Amino acid sequence: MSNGVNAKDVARLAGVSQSSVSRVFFGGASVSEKTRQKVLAAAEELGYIPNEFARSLITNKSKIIGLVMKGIKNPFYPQVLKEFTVAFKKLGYSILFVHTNHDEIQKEDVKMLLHYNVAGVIITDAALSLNLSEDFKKFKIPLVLFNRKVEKQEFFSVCTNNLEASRQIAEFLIQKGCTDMVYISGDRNTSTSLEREKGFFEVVEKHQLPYERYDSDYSYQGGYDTTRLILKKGRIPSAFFVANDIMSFGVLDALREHSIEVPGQVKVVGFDNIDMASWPIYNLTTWEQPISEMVDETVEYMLAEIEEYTGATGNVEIRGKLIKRKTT
Amino acid sequence: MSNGVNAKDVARLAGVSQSSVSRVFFGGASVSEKTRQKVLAAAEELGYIPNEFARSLITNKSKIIGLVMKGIKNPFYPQVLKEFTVAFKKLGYSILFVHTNHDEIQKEDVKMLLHYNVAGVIITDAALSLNLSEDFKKFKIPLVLFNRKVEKQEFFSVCTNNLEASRQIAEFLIQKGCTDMVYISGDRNTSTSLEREKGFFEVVEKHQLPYERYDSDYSYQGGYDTTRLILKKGRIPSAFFVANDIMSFGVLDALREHSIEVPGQVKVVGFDNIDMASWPIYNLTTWEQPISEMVDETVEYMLAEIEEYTGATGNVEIRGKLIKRKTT
DNA sequence: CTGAAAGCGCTTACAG
DNA sequence: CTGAAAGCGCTTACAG
Repeated sequence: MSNGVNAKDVARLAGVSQSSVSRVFFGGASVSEKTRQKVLAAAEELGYIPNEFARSLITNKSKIIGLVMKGIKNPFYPQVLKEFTVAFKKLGYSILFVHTNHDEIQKEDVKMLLHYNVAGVIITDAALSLNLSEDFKKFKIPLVLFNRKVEKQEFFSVCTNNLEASRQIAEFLIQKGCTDMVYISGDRNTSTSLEREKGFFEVVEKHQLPYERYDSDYSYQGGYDTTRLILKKGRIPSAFFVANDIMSFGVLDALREHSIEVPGQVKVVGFDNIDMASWPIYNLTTWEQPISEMVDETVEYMLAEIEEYTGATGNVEIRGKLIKRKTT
Repeated sequence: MSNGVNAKDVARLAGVSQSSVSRVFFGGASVSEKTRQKVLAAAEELGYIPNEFARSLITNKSKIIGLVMKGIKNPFYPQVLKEFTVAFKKLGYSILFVHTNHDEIQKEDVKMLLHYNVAGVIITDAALSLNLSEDFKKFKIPLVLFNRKVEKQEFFSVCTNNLEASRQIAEFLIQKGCTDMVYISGDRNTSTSLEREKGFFEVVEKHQLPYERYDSDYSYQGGYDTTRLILKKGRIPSAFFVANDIMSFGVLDALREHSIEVPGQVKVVGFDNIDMASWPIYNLTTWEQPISEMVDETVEYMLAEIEEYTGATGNVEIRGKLIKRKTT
């Protein structure tokens, strides 16, 4: 008896058929104004709420979007979660949240999503195997990689223009007089870190300047430890380009501990422009990822694919911009 | 046709009835080992996935927990979200994530949850009206307020021992020689902020020491602005007790900007013990909220109520502990 | 242990 | 525009 009252009850009270009740609530069907009023009044009186399960069962479409997320500790992602939730809610969709510990999501991570016959799936901060993606293709479930992409364009992905961004960051630092630069990478099996590295070094090489790469992991601790390691060697580069903001904070804190002046002795540029980047203590120069636009683009694709599945792939890039603050 | 293959297909291939297929997958029923094997083999071959909607429709129970969250910008909450997701997943439950902008959640926030006939609802960082809670009661949906409670115990709530915590914090600061203290509150319509205030001042008063309260909003900016305001008055208290960590960082940054030494001139104590509290730049003394235990307690209640609804109310408090770091 | 059948609450051709 | 009926994919008494 679901939550007590069903369409039949409403129909009885309104003196119409169950079909009419359904037509009023499902929309798109023709109902006389008189019937509509009777039904709505009866529904109001009884506190009728259509059962979404029954609806999904018969339409074979759910109004649930699966959102798979790994890096919840990076404030960038909660923000993304929030924006997706708000955007989809307006469209009548709910978010089924899945947390994964895996860089490449596993069958077990998405099993539930298939059980619920989700309308679409968004994966952030993680990749997935072609193998697993077959399941989605088979069931015609649209899929978007958010802030990740895959070499061969087997998926639809939405990112910021990482390559161009890191090129601009390099140009900017060089113009500021930096000659000796370090890139601190995120997880090197993520497309975002690799692209940022590529664009950055491309320009640095073009200018025939020395550079070095240190591998880290997108975490505060990673940025902090890596910087201490570098300083231990007695080496102070003229600039750090760091693969995300949260690592940059670790870098800045390590520099502060060694009383190295920023931006006097070293300049630091991050990536993401999370809220904390504007905190006075950090005041970090960084690349703004336009989350809202990236979300909008994702939602638009999703909706189109839900409407009519094509399985279209491709990498969409949304232009971000350099936010200049006090670390450069 | 859901995701292509249903129980009937499996039954046909396995040479058994659909009922048997159901018995194998739903569990709790007696099936011969031979039948089970035949069914599992057929299911494997066809890639059968039971349709959760049909299941929920007939059992009138969903395996979905609604999680309503407001303060996603405070890193405490993403952590809570993650732990709930992991804990419930182990039990076969999925998380339907709802974001609200309201201090007191609204009908529209939870409408979807009723549509999906959720097995239970957890509300974090927000309150709800008695009015709205009637809906949950009516549908016998168990409800937990997480990290919030309501005066008259109309709900089941899980918190840390805020009152005792803030008393201990006061004792600790007094013992450290602080004589003139300030409490920076969070939103004053939240039980957590009020309890922390109450316990703290209770002890301070007992010692007949002067104190002052400044109202803020649980945000970094709030802590920062409030502290600047206080300093502008030319006043430097001997300690700040701040209603949460993220505000404490604002406090510390404002103090740093004014070159006020911590803990030399002023001591600062936060609340939550989020990851950032241990960052070397902050190294904040704070009260650890035992998230995992709070989550476990919530899950346990939920499960019991799902099993057999009683609508039991009450406030459960989980002991946290003082984490002493460099700001005291 | 197993199968045939009813039924969960809906949507949607089909007639009228 | 409207109603009667079929059916979505399951679970679960009911018989055997």
